[in-house]
Amino acid sequence: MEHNTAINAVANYTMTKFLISIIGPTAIGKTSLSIKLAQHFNTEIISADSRQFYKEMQIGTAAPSKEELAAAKHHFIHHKSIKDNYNVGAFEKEALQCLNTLFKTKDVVIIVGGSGLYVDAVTKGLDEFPEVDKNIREDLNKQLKEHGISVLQTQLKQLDNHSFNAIAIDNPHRVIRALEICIGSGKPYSSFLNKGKEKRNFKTITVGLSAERNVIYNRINQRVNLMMKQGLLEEVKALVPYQTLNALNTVGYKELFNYLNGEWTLDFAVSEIKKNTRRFAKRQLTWFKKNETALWFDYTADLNDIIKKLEKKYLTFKN
RNA sequence: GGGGAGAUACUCAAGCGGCCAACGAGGGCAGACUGUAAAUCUGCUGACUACGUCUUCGCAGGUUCGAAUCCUGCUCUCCCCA
Repeated sequence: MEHNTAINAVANYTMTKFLISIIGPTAIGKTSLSIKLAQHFNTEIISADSRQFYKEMQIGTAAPSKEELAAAKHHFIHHKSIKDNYNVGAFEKEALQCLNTLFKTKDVVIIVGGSGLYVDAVTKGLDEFPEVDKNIREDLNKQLKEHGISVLQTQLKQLDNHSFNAIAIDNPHRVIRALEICIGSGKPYSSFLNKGKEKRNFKTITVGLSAERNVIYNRINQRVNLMMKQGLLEEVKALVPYQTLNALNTVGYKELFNYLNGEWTLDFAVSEIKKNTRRFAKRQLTWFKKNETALWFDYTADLNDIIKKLEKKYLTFKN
């Protein structure tokens, strides 16, 4: 309710507002660029990183340092606990509210994030789905564990044949999500799709940062080594009691839990972190590559060059 | 010096006369993804002028209509006895 009033307020603005979205694979330098741009445009940063939300996860998520946080105002960094129930839908609403507030005094705001879905949620919007009882998912997970995915597929075929044909039917998360909506709402999951997303009252300019694959991978390997030096193991140790929480099903954490549980050696766990981070970066690239309007830059690109191109794009939008 | 075991694609590892370009796993690559998203899932992985062709299973010969699979020699690795 409160966010509706905020949205209405912003709808009255006459000046076009711009959201600069910075995307790219992990460890490429998004945080650093976002801060420089925030300083240049005298504005603030919205983080769209699905793991930097959590205050208990600092080293392993490569969240901005105290110095970086002081260099530019950040939102959605460490604002939640791993014990909270948080998801893209909630993030979309909060981020939109935050943007509306910021746009009252700023013409430009920056969003930076490695989580493609979360970025898209803010820039493009998601359809509205009803909240459903958590127990439904728990029950579906139990069924999956006990009987396999086929029973879930059968249910989905009955409750929502359209989704049964449309979604990745081998993917348990997808099937369970569709099912929980069907069961929880009494209506097919597909009936909530494409109902007309909430219109954005700002334009998005996307800046992509990338590099050759081996450069990205080297940076990842170095970053993991650095995290270990910074005390990632201690951070993870403190989280052992919470290791089953979803937020901790995260690269850098799950591997060290395996070490701490005595299943892996430390060396192996660290090399698995590197491997899984590389794979994560590849998935990010696959997602971000679909963005056809992004302005792509090499990670070594000159800041002034980036700003120049941004402003050029900005002008084409304005006119 | 004598005896035994083994050499298979990037790695590990099946296959032991045709159904083998060769099971499986790892790794790699590519992709999907509207509330678990750093999650989850899928495909490809000898070469190519690709629903076909060509070259592969240590090397060189041989047997056979047909060999990664059988025989001979060679090279290398490992184990045991001297």
